[in-house]
Amino acid sequence: MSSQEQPLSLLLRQLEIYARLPEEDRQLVLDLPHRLRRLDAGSYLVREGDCPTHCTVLVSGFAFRQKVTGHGARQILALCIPGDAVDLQNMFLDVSDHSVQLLTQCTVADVPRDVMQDVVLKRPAIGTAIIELTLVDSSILREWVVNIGRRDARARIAHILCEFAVRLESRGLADDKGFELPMTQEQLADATGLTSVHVNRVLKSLEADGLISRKRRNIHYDDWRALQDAGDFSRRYLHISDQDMIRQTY
Amino acid sequence: MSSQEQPLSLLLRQLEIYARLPEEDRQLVLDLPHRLRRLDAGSYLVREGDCPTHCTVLVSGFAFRQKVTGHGARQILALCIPGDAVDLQNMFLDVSDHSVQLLTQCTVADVPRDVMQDVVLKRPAIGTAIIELTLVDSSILREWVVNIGRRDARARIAHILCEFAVRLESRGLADDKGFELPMTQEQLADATGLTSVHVNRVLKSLEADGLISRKRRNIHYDDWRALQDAGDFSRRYLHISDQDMIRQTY
DNA sequence: CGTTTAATTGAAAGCAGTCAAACTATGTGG
DNA sequence: CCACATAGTTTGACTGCTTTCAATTAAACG
Repeated sequence: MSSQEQPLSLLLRQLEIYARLPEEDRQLVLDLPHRLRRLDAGSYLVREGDCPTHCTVLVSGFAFRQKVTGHGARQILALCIPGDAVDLQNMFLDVSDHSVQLLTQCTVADVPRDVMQDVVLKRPAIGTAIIELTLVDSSILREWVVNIGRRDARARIAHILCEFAVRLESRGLADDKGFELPMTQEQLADATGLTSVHVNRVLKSLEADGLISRKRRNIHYDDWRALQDAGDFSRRYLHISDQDMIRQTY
Repeated sequence: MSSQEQPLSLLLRQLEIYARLPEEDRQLVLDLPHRLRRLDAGSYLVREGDCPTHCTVLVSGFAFRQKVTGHGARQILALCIPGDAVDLQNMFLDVSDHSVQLLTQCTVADVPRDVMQDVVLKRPAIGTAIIELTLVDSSILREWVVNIGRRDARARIAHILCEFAVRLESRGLADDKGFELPMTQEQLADATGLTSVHVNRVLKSLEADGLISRKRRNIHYDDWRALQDAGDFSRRYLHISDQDMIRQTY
């Protein structure tokens, strides 16, 4: 596994989607001092209110950002996939305004906060790339607001499936025409502002209509075009250029 | 008006909420080269797909970010108030993923994109402050996702009223215990994922319950505590420290 | 295997949406 | 100054998407 020899290689790959780095900077990213940890599903990487001293990078496995309302309802705010730097936000803001929890067992790399801050401020190419990374995160968040605020249940589910597929693909992590969705229907519900019962019904309906097929949590697109249409999905907001998509199916 | 003599003074004020700047940097911000424009309500500052060459700062007046779905539904993503730098996102990403439209007549200052980029990368104190600004924008966006995804209509409206009040207050723009809400009920609906009809009913209900009173678009809090409770609102996510709030009513 | 967690299904209820009309405020031009 | 136009607000009746509640089935896990 290249991610074992080079734990930060997927982070580098993500950075280079937004800006080519000089060889020197590439090496600097790969050589960032870090400590590797192996954590179980359900572990928290950050909790709302924390003042983290490290910037954690997902080496393998999946996670999500979340907030909980005063009435105990949970809203999932983003999905984190391998190569994501989980708390860039916390590098510059002292107190975390949301939690990050693991969806699956994960390997993570903790980079000291001050090292990361230094690199951002002193290496313009890396700094620019990291700023762009956080801006793309914002763009994704904006699309989530649109998804939850202005699309019906069917479109919301179709949309999030499309988004996840394209993001995985851009990092070379997607199977051919399908992927394992690492979340329960309840988590999917919390990500889309629905209930798990209704998510179930929508998934079955998408399946009945021949857009997807499912075996456990494995999603297969039977009709990618139709799924995109159903989800009103266009990958423009992900700011991924064509040449960064390995296959052109998406 | 100080904002006429010093068009960028509110931007500076906002930056200093997140980091004290050395005197030299303070002056540099105020002296950023810019061109002032006066624009009517409804004008676009940016359109989805644009490649802006300037970073626009709101000197006076209000605006909002928006996206439109394939079915023509509009979702408002954020409210911009005087002192906000409207397209920090576009300083580092080439194509805008959303539009910005004026809510009221506005005075705006256009700062050339490369000047802004330079300042961010070469003045660590300003760069840090601007990064923090965009991170706070993200935090607000996350709270919007929670608001729309997991709160009922009454709480959504109460919450957005609270948010707007506190943000105005932090910039010294709030009246005592009230403010003019510069948007129609339809726009309020597009910001909260509701319909204008339902927004109207909720506003009337909040008024009937003695939480607010209204004269045209002027909102007065009759019971700030109760409004916060109704909206499940806590200003933690705005990352504004206590000393930056002029009054402690909030 | 028994236990637990997740997925599935059905029936009933409710919050918010849709449709349509009336009302209010504001502005315009004759 | 008034008739008319326009934009936004308000109200009522009805509909429907999604939730809620509850029970069953299936899968995962020691």
